[in-house]
Amino acid sequence: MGRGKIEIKRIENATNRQVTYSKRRTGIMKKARELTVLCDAQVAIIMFSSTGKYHEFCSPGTDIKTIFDRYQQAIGTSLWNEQYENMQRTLSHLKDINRNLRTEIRQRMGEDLDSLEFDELRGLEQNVDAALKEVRQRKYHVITTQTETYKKKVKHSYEAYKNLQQELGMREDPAFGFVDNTEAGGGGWDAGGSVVTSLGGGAADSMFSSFRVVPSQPNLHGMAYGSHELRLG
Amino acid sequence: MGRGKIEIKRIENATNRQVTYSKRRTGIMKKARELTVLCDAQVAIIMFSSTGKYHEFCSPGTDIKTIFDRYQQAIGTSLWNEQYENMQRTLSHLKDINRNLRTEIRQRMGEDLDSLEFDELRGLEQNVDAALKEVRQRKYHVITTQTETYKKKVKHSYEAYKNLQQELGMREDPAFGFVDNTEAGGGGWDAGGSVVTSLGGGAADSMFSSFRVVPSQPNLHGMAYGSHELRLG
DNA sequence: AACTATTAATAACA
DNA sequence: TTGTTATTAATAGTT
Repeated sequence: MGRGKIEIKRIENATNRQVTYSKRRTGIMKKARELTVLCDAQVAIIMFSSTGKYHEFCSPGTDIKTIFDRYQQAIGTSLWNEQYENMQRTLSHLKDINRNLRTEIRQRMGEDLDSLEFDELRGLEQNVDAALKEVRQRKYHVITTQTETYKKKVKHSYEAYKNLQQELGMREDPAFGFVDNTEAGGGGWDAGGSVVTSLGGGAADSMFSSFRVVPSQPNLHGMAYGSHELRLG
Repeated sequence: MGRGKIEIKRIENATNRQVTYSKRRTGIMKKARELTVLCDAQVAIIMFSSTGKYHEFCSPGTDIKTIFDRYQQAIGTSLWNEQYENMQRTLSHLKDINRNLRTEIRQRMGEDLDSLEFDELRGLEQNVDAALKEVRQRKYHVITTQTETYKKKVKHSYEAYKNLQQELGMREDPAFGFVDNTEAGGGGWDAGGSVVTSLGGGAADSMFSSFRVVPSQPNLHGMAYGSHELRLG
């Protein structure tokens, strides 16, 4: 349908090929549009030229995704099944792992022990026992560190106070109107220091008694020590 | 291009519409094939007639999925983004949960405690302490139960032995050639029973000393008590 | 991009 | 359905 019949084979001249692509593409799009209207059909076309440019056609009133979903339904299998199923597998694998992790946690909390064999139970006991020692050690370490910090603060405060007092005494300037309420060498500050120091020893358990006391019920999810969000969506 | 010009609008006669659909569809497919060959292009077409029948065309040397993947890449966004991203979200959510569960387990094992506040640490200690008590209690319960079972077995065995012995004595049949190696009323069996009984008391810890001893290193993943597969795929 | 001689597609009909 | 054909539509080569 032109000035001469042509053989249907690749057009070697690149320019010619490009022109023909453009013209025939327009023709196909028009045909597709006509088919859509005349026959009440749904058509989706995707085209890539040899230069990589893409063009699409889609019947009005729908979209590529809809047509392809329908297509996949028609042929009875998702084209992206493989990827999709891979994800599904990964997902259920993760869920399995999560379930196992939760089981381990529950067993570490002393729940659901019925399913454990005796040697497993024994291993768990040893492990929890060791963990408890670690936690206690860490707790005492934190207490010690905090105590040291407080002691230093107290010491610095006291020295600052002493320096000020001394400076005041050296100036001997009554214009300051300073009321001397120190009884004996800054004893008040010292007393504060000694309180903290005493706590560094064995009374650590009650040091933070004003903190919220965590009930030792074995459900850790959402308990005070753990800030993790453990809910499954 | 027929016996008369037609207006491009829906063909009301269903038969006519079906015929036209069939003919024009063939035409488009042919055009698409020609475009593919002439211009070295890639074309994918999906069509649904008004009666629901589907037809497709795809350039040889490729397939619908490939063309659509390329198309999605070209427009820069996945058409199935919503589903895909939903799964991605679920996936990363699960991974988050997983990470948190692992963190909790590690902390319950006495690891990674640096990030815990003091009150969290205190809660953890209480919790692990309570768990340890639960585990110990369960362990002793298992030991007791097993001991009871053994005792019963021993008792039954002994009674069976006694019955056999008695039966043998009553028959007074030397044809059996039975060698009497019982010193005093089945004392051997009784001794065995008393050993087990003694273990029911306080020596429980050493009862299973021949079992594999689980090293109390704090990495539970793959340790003896837990048979969970915790690796992440 | 237009033009147009020619081929190709197809609407109506059989 | 499928085939035929008069007619319109598409387009190859040219300007």
